[in-house]
Order: sequence, then structure tokens, then C-alpha cells
Amino acid sequence: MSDLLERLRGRGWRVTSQRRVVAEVLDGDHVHLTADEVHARAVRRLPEISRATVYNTLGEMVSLGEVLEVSTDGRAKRYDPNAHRPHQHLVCSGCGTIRDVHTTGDPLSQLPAEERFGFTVSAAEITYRGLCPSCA
Amino acid sequence: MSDLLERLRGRGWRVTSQRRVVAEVLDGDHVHLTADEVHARAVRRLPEISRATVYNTLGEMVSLGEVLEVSTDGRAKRYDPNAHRPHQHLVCSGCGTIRDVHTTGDPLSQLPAEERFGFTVSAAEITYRGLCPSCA
DNA sequence: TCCTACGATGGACGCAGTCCAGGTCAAGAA
DNA sequence: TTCTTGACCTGGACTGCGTCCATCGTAGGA
Repeated sequence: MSDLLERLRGRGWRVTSQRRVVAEVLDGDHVHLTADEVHARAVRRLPEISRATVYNTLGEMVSLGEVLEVSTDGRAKRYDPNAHRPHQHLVCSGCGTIRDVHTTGDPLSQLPAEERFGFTVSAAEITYRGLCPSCA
Repeated sequence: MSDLLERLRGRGWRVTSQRRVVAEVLDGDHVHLTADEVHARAVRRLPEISRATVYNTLGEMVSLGEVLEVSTDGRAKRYDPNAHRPHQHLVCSGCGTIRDVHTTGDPLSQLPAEERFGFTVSAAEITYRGLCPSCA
């Protein structure tokens, strides 16, 4: 049983075979899958699972803060199961590979008060872009 | 004549009424419009202009580095005419308003070599999220 | 003024994501 | 164990954003 599923159960989630499979797909592979990729992998284990259910389940995991949504290009959103350790993303402009990276210092502290325009700023997402070794 | 259009002409762009109108729409209003909003405003000045032309023109301006594409939500891309001064974005989670902001220090220097995994890192985009004064 | 290659048009198409009416089932109660 | 019920799942239609393409129009050089 995955940690993710355990945490969700602890929050009063009804555990169904569909939700289990989606959680396992995300937990098993620490890459950043699109919803359709999650669906494709889920179908291997549970052929009847529908696309709508995958979208719903991913959306619920995101609202519960157990999974992060990242959209680094204008295309499909990707889902990041590594929601409990703060991190940023490094994206290859060639092949689209995404890696989790850790920065020194807190990005929020780099935004001076006079640049906040009265906003209550609560988060900062950094996307680093470049070429991976294979694409360079 | 807008600066933007002057620069584009200098790059050998054929200047048509459609391209002029798109450039003027972007230049006139320093907000971050979606392609459809650009189209809606362009139609007021040139009723026959097509959606495809607006998309093509925006895409060309982006490839020429004269306009930036920003996608802060998973929805429509927005176009930022302020491509020549490095800046980051502050987005209201309530209403979606986007403001250009300037950080202290260079975000690239916050990514240590051992976190680069052999990538040639060339850019960093920061999206700050929070609530604007009206939404707070 | 003429020519022609580059640009514009608009309608069809594709992908990502959402919605909905109706059928199904997990989990608590007895 | 069986019953009950409301939460959940399904599949197909639908929407929004963006792209493609065949055809027509025109900016700008000769």
C-alpha cells in the first residue's frame, strides 16, 4: 500500500480500485506524467477505468495538497507526487524532460515589499529552462 | 508608429494592416492579453482580421523575441509586450490579474551546480502567487 | 504598373479538459 | 452476513484553445 493512499484514507477518502490504481501509478514512478499518461498506465492495471475518473481523482489529490500540478509548457498539465518537499523544476527546452531541483535561499525573500503592490504573496514557483546533456 | 512595429520592420518583416493592428493592440495596453482578447481588440480596428492571423502574428513576434508568452494557469496563454526588460510575474489566485515585478538578485545564481544535472541552464521564470488587495 | 512570393482567410480539425445522466459499489449499520 | 445509501464511476457529448491547410489577396521590389 502506498504512502499516498494511506494519507488519503486518513483524510476520509473512500478507497476504490480506481483511486488505488491512480495513486499507485503516481507513487510508483517519480516522473511527471500528464493526465493521459496516468490514464494509459492505469488502464494496464484496470482496463475499464475512464478518463473522467482519472481527471477527477487527480483533481481531488491536488485539492488535498497531496499532488502538485505543473504546467511548464502551454500543453497538458503534469502531476508531481512529490508535494511534501518544497522544490522547483528544471525543464529541457529540447525534449521536455522535467527534473525536481532545490534552490539555495527562499525565492519569496527576493521580492521586495515595494514590488508586491499590496498583494498577500504566499508562494513562488521557479521554472529553470535549458538543455539536458542529451539535447545539448 | 509603435516602437514594436519599428523593430519588426527593421527585421525585414513585411508590414501589413493586420500586423500593424496586432502590434498596436499589444503596444497600447500594457496588460497581459490572451490571443482571443488581442483578436477582439484587433477586430474593432480591422473587422475582417481572422483568428488564425492573430495567432500567426503573435507566434512570429514570440519567435523574434519581441513578445513573451506567459502561461500562469493551465488556460489560455497570455502575451507580454515587455520582452526587453527582465522581470517576473505576480499572479492573483482570486481574479487572475498579472503584474510584472522585479526581484533582487539573479534567480539563476540560486541553483547550485550539483542541482543542474549537467543541464545548460539559460533562463529562470518565477511566478509569485497570492491575493491582490481587492481579492484579499 | 506588373509580378510574385509572402501573408491573410475561414473552416475543418485535434487535443486537453469538463460535464452530465444514469448505473455501480464501498463501507457503515443491524 | 446482508442491507442501505450516498459517494463514486462511466462513456459520450461538449467546450475552449490552438493548429492546419487550400485558396485568395497584396506589399513591395523590378
